[in-house]
Amino acid sequence: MTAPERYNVKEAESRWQKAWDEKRCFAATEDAARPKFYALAMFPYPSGKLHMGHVRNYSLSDVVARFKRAQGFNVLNPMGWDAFGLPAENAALERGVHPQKWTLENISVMKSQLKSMGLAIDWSREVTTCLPDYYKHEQKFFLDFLKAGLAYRKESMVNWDPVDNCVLANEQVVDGKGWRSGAPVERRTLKQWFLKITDFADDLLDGLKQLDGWPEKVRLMQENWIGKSQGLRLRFDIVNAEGREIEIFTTRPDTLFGASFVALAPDHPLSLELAEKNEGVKDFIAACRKLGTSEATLEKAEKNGFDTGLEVRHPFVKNKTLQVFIANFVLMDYGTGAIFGCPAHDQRDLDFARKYGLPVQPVVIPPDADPCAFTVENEAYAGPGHLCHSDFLNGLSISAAKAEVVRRIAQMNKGEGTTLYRLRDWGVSRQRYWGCPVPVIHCPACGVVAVPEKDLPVTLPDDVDFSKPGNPIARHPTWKNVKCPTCGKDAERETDTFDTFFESSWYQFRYTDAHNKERGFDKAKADYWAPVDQYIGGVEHAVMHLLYARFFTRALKKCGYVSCEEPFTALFTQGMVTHMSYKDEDGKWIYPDEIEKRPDGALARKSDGTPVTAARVEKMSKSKKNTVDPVEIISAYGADAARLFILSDSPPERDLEWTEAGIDGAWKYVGRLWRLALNADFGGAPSKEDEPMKRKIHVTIRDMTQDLEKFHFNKAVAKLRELSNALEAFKGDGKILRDGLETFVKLMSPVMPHLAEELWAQLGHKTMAVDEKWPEADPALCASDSVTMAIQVNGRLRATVTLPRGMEKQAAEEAALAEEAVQKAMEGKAPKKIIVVPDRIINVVV
RNA sequence: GCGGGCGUGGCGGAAUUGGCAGACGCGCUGGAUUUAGGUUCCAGUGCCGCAAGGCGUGUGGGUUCAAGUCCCUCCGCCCGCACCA
Repeated sequence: MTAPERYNVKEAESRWQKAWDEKRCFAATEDAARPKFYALAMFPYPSGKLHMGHVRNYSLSDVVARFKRAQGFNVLNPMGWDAFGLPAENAALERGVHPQKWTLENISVMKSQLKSMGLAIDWSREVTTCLPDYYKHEQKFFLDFLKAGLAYRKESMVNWDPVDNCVLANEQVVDGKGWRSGAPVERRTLKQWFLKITDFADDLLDGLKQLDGWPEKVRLMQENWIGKSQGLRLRFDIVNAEGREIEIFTTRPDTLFGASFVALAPDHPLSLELAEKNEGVKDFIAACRKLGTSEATLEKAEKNGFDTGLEVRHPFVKNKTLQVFIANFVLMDYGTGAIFGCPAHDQRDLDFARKYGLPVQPVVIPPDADPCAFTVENEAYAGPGHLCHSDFLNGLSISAAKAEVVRRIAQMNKGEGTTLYRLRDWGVSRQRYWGCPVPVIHCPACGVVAVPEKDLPVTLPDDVDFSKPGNPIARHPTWKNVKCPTCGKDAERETDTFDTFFESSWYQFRYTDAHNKERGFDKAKADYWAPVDQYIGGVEHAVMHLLYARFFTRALKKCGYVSCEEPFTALFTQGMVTHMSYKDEDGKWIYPDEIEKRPDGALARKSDGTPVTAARVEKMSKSKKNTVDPVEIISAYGADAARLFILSDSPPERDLEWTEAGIDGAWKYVGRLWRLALNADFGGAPSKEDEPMKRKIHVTIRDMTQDLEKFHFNKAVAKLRELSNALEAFKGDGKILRDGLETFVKLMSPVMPHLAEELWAQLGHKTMAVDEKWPEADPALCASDSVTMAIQVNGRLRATVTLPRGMEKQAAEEAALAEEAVQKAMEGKAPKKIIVVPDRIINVVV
């Protein structure tokens, strides 16, 4: 092949990117005359480098945006930066770079990387959350929430590093120690800001039912996270302490007769009270606090308890008492911070009871079990059944027993049935510099005072010192010193900043009016674009980000900012990008591009030839050194090839394994398409291939449209390849070939937009492919009049036969029995039964 | 620990939702063309078997004329768990 016949990817891709840019193809404006479509990909944290996960995410959203645009929708497809967060502070600590400088530089690098992907993004709406023109509006929202009773302060637990004197994120706690100082982490209480997401618990739960554009699994996860449960609040009388009670919460009141102990959370007020007089209790609580705040850590830790010596009376069994423990697995944040333990029917309680030699009495037995013989050894029974060993509850079902216990306890005035949520209020305070300042002032005289709106934004000070441990904003010499807006006396600014989920909870609205200086956004504009029609991002955000954004939208609605309740009508969660990880002789991780494959197939390090072993396919991460740099891929193969591979290899919701072979195959296909258009000969005469070709074209339009609607992008690409294979082989009417190629270009355009433009031009057009309408399938052309049916004998395939579509059952049976292979398989026996599924299959049972 | 998910050829994955398992691609094998330019084109390719045929969707069982798909059992891997984003 000669040089001019090669596709110059680099030149062509940047040329078309420039052309789209100059024509402002993707700039969006409100237009009441057209149906709108808001496509949104989760915005990236500007870590400094685009990674494959981003490329996958934005390839997916780009296909959606381009496809919808071709279908005639008024599409909004914006992009921005989730620019506050810990990594910027870490860079400051490690390299002495100012977080703002580091962040803005990263953004500029990543923006140019993103641009090389050729995305159909309206860059004029770019938002950067760490800039005051963005965060000043969320300060206003916060003040509104404060007025609306949606924000408040309370004590809550944090991970405290006693050496660095700072609060640690869960990820900064490694094996119970601070990642930097190595000092054992302590749990500490701190007064912090919270948003009342629990006010909306029921509403957020109900709203899930309407979200049928969301994956079932995400809705389930949110449902479980909200964790609505019916149960009983029950007050136990403490023995020998007149009038004192311990209030517990349980979702299993039916198992009350099987109770063998009561346990308090280490931070329960009664635990703390006991600690004052009892060194043992004090030490035990201190030990519990060493565990940190992560729920996973707490629940994985070995069950430990401390016998307080207190006892409580069983409400139904006279003279029966239960020992009171303090236990490390009881959470202060859930219920009342105290439980009763029924070991036979709860695994944690059972583990605990076995450890401390407490009785294990089954009170619920499986449907057919013998009450006398049924015992629980090391596995708690949490299944269905009926009650036994439970006095007046014997024989009742679990649900009837629950109701009866609640009724009696209420009658005794010792408690009441309650609905409880696992969901806790959203703690938004962070003791960090690189976040949006909480706009309040603490006045010794007036208390907490909101910063007056005219004084917004409260901007971060630039001159901060990262050389000392702790929160630099809190020890800034002047920043926090202000006059109280109410009384004018000396007061101090709040030094907490917002959780970065705050910024990502409303950016979908900011995009609708990104440059509004007065308000976060204009309501009419937000109402035109919102809610987002298709949101795309990683499953790792299934619960928190998505729940916070749903809550925030409701809170904004309550304050009159938006009309919708749900921010995201449809959600798609993509899988991770994985890659083989490699180890060298010493067991150290080694980058894929440091490796070569030798002729015998063995892997070796390029530099010195030492052997390398393939470890396993896993999520791309810097620590495993199994990352592939998208920038290098795009510059070597082009954006289209990268997009094609990413979209074609795996279904988007599943993990995608990045392989050299895969991107190579995609690259070859790009070249092949280019030659297909270049070498096309439109002079062909009509032939018998024409009809099947026409059908292929229309079937492809029909199937591909459906595949794109359903996010089956890998299948859509397979259909594209089938069509291009057919076009390559086609030797018929040149007019049909031209129609086929032009249709093909329109269909491939969302996947490989640059090449589509190039081919469109090659086919002689002066217009742009991006402006072409999505083709429509003609149903009449899709149907063929014959169909291949499978013929089975006793469920085994013995023959296939081509029959007219819609053939009568009787005739199909006859055609099947006429087959030689069928007769052979029947071995002369008479058919007992013949099942005919029209146009599909015939099964002869003998 | 709790919650959610995934498992089909050598590999990524299809399978109209109970109806021909393996579409499409990667890889591999053989051939052709060009041979320096990440070539291209044609044919074959689930496994066992010379064949007839048999066996095949993580494991074991069940329902059915028919199971990758429905039911039960077990195994393996992955994700989230409230201060990473």
